[in-house]
Amino acid sequence: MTEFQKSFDRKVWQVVASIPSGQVMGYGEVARAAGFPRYSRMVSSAMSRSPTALPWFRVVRSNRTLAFEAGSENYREQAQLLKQEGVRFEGGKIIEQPRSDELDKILWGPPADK
DNA sequence: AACATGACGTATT
DNA sequence: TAATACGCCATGT
Repeated sequence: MTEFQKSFDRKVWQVVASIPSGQVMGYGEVARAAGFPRYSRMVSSAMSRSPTALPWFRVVRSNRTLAFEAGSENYREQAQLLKQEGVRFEGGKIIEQPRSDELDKILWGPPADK
């Protein structure tokens, strides 16, 4: 483990842990919220190292599909966990649902304007 | 140093 | 809408 990974993972996990139940974030969104824009691929690495207690299943692709191979064991587990908290699917894609204000804050931070 | 890899994202066809 | 091409960037070899 490099020092970079340790600090990066820490920030990323912190963001993921704050995603409200029933809501999802994209890898790129998590990266940006953690202060590392363009690090979507690094987020996936951090997820593979994430502690099981983390709601890792709330992180999905930007196109609202799951990142695992369709039909794989991991895919089914993630889909089940999400459905379990009310996330709806249609043809392998998560049905768009309104983002909570809470999630918006995670993404953009407290409103700096106005 | 060079190349492959990955739970990705965006632009272009 | 779907498939491809590129861009991205730390890591492992």
